[in-house]
Amino acid sequence: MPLHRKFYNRPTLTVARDLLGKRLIRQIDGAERSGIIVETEAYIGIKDSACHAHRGKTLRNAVMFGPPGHAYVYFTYGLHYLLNLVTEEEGQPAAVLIRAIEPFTGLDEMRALRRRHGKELTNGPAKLCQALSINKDFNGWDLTQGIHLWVEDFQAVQSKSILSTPRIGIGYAQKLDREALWRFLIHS
DNA sequence: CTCTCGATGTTCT
DNA sequence: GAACATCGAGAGG
Repeated sequence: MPLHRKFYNRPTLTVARDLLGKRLIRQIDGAERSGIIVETEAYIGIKDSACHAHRGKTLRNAVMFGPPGHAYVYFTYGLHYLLNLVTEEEGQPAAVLIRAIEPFTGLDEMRALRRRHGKELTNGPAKLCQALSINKDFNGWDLTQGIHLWVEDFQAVQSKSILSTPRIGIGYAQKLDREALWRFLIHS
């Protein structure tokens, strides 16, 4: 069962923490590839200078302004797709970036697509998109339908085992936003 | 292992 | 024209 829209319609930091331990699933022609979410980052609204919504609504970031429970997928560095899950009520632009998953099913297909193995399959935001064949066609995709791409409950993660740090790759943001502890990982 | 650097195309100034 | 929520190859230790 896919997570309900109510799961996403909450404060982004709460959703980012709660997504740890959930299972991200990609189904294509009956074949399933999935992984357990182990690293996330929160991007919260127009006041967050690291968030794409900081400079207002554009064609690229419009999905973040829409209802929660949809995918915000964008293309960057001329090479890579990144997957975000839209949070908070419609009109509040915010999302959680999925930075890493632990491969769970469909490993053979992931290895073939990535031309890598082991940790290198899905330990980065662009790597997991490649392993799960997520591209810009999924921008705006409704994750609550339970088809093609969705998230399911899997295992509870104790707050004790969650580590938080500053976000990665946002050197362009203001100091306060650069230092915010809005990256969450499962402490191995 | 660490560090540096180039790739590549869309978006925004 | 610059910047970019990254990755992987290659060089060096």
